[in-house]
Amino acid sequence: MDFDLSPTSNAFDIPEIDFRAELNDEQFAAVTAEPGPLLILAGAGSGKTRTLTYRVAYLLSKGVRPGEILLLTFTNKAAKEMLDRVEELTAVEGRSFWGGTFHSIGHRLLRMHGEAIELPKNFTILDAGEAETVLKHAVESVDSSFFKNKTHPKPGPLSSIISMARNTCESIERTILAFFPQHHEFIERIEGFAEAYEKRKREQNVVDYDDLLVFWLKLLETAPEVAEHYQNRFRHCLVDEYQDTNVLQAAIVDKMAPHHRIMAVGDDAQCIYSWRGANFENILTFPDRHPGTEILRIETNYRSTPEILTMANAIIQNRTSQGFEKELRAHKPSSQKPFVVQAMDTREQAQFVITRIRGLIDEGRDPREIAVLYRSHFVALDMQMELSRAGVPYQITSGVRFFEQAHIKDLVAHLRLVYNPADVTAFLRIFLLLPKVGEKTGQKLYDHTIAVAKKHEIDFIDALHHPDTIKKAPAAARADFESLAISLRDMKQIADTGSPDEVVQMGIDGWYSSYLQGAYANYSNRLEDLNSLVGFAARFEEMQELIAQITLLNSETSGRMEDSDEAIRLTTVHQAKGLEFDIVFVIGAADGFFPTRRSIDVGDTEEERRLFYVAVTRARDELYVLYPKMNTKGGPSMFLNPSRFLQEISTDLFEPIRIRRNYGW
DNA sequence: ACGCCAGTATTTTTT
DNA sequence: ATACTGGCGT
Repeated sequence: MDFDLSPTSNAFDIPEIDFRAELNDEQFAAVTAEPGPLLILAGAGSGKTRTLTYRVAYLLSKGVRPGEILLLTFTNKAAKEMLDRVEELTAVEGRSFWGGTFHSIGHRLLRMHGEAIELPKNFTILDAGEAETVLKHAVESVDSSFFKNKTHPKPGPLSSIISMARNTCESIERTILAFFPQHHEFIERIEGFAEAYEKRKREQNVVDYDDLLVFWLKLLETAPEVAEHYQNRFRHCLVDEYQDTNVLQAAIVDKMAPHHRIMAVGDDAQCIYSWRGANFENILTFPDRHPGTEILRIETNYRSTPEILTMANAIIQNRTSQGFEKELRAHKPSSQKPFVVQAMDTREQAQFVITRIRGLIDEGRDPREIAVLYRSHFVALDMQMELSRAGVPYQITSGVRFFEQAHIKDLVAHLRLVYNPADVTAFLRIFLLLPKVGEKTGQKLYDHTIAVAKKHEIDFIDALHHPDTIKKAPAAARADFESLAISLRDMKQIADTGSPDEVVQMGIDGWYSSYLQGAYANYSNRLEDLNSLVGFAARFEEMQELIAQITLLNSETSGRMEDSDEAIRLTTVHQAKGLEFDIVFVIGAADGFFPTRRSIDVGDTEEERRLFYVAVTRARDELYVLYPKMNTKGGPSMFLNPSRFLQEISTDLFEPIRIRRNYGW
């Protein structure tokens, strides 16, 4: 036994748990395995989360303290779910653990130890869009006419290239040759852009998402005393969804746990994030990097009917690159086959879903247990329209997200500027709202303000409402400028003494609310959103923490829908990962939509296959896969074929349905 | 040179 | 629904 306890610790006080009785053999073996490198291959629906949660409980029961466990997940939702379930099981509060997404843990460490790599502690985080804007400016500073040429890559693609390079720990050159060969002629220039981009971020004291990981690794590599501290502290490291880690994340895990007490849980068949550098090679090579790895499989599926699993297995067995062999074994009794529904067009597809949903609800099904899944957001558009028209309540967890809405971001920009005056991006975001202030004028105003601050030796925020600054604003903007400057000053004053929610409230009550009123017809809705932000802010003691969480938690969905208990769910397959539903409709399963046109053109649909597999395995009892025969959107109508993933498998595995005009059964 | 407006295109997936 | 473009006005 290697659960050696430090002399001072004693077994953590948790409720008695009968691990043997509450877990099946496979799960039990994983939960109670000796510490050391552990690779748990957990198929869809096999109780992966359950296994991880019980593992944590098991470690606690062996005397490991919560603070000694590091729990890394891929999404915020997974992190929350995990910590909630641990708390439920052990009564140990979720926040006693270091648990969260890679990005949030990286953020936490950098906030604490950033100085070791010359990162000031009040840095702010850019979201993807802002990062792109900063990159765009950086590119223009190097080559002002680069984007004038239509054949040159735009900021979006440039950002993807740089991000991909960083997440795979590869050079720009190799990244472009491997993933973006169409841009090979720009290799040298893009290398220069990447450097300029890094420099600009430093100047503004901001970091992008990738930095949270890159700097984390850098911190471990360049600050041995910090690295050692955490290596000693986290005696157990658990990683969820390991197949979706990229090279950078795998390197971080390896560096955090040189003691090899890592439990990696995953399923190579469910790797669906390779566009972000995820590489399921990581999971395949885990045993090589961690000598003595014990590999355990959990393959009994408690979720789905045998018929659904047979179809899922068939889909994944057609993959070209074999990973770990796997075959899900059904636990449930036999039931009906999945349905494959051909609709004439997307409208008919939506009609079918609605009719069936009504039937299910009449049968007494819980609407929350019904989900409509799709490959891409825009596929859901018709569905949304038809649902609204039919009066079927739905909750959509994709599309415009709460923290991504313009007014939320505007207000957050206020906060960012108050706490980090070097954050030009935040400055521009707000000041471009003023009349007659565009990109150029905005930058000028910023520079003037800096000059005024220097000259009078005052703070940036105070320099904003200095007469010397105000008189530089365009005449049409002057009144607004002054009012905004005063708001920011008030916010800063509160910030010194008050709590984050008070600062947020001050921001809402200031210039911004008058702007909001003029700018948007649905002013009161937006104001409501902002007020709910005050409540959110009250949960934080540190403003830096609040701002960071808003940026990192951008998947939280709009607040208004939350109370609709009776709503069915609409989500992308990506967002449905880790979730399960009694009844699942997969819509838009036509070649060109799922798999996407893009993946077909590139000639690699394997990731799409895994995604399809994820979609199918979300269903417990009933599965409907639908596709429209005709595409009426975007240009001339075109005939569509069913998804190749359906065509490849035996027609015995599903029940084809042709829709009758009255939508009857 | 700069900002504004209106019309047009445009959507993978997430931290 | 939002982002971008091109042309117009200041």
